[in-house]
Amino acid sequence: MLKITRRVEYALIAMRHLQNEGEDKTVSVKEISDKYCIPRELLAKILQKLGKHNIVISVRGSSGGYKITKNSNNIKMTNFFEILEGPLGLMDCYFESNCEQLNNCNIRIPINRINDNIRDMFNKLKLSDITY
Amino acid sequence: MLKITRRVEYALIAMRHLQNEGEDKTVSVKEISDKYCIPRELLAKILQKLGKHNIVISVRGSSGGYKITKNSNNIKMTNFFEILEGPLGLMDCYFESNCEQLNNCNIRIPINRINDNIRDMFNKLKLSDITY
DNA sequence: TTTAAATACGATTAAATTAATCGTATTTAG
DNA sequence: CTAAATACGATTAATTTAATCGTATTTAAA
Repeated sequence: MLKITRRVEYALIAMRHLQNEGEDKTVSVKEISDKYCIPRELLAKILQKLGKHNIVISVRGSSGGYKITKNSNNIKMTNFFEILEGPLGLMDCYFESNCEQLNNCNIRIPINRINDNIRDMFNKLKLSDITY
Repeated sequence: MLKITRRVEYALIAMRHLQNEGEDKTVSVKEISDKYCIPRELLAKILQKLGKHNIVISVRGSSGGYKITKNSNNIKMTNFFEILEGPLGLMDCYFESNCEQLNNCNIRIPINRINDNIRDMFNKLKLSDITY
């Protein structure tokens, strides 16, 4: 329960690797996926998504790859998670309210409170707390 | 991401209901499952498990059901979650270490730190924070 | 200018997890 | 007795997550 997904796990591994390699080094997906035994295509997709959100810079063509951006380490973990997985919360009913039971659900408010706690916690955490 | 399961959701709904009914009132699974549109058999299983851990008292036979125990509200949310879902953590590798990649996993330590944060948070939360 | 090695990305398939149901036994108040 | 509960293992269904495939595009370098 409360597990992070492989997507997030792979993303964090890759980010830490890129971080270690430094801002200027371009690293290919192959290199990372080989080193950590991560399925190549999956990791590729993840980095593509991170690229779209400027967490990472993509370099196309031969000898291309990815490198970390200057301030990517400053991103809040909440944002990082949500880029990859969508809204972060214990239950879905806060985002899409097509739940039929909403009216007689008796735990909505307290769960919401816990939710806020979790978000607060991840708002305080930066990507650098994991990549350094 | 970081969603609670239906099992936990149903359990919380039931616990809150039992709480509202008071210590002495025996409530049947049927009553709860009807009221909140929860699959009966599923809820039954959940309450059975909670019963085994003395979070709830089961009364068998006709006019049987469940009632809440005196100190069940004092239970830590960590324990409550773990009764229903097993170890609470962002990754499995802290519980069963048959992960082949353990050696070259570069995020184990930082993830572990976050994990501790989450556990701390849920250790501070009591069941009563949800059922009242 | 051709080739090889990358990224880009939609579509599909596979695997794993979670949710729900079924069947049968047991208990107990009335 | 009987009806209405819980107990619980086994199975099936549904959903979610993970992985793969195919094809297009980009670009450095031979």
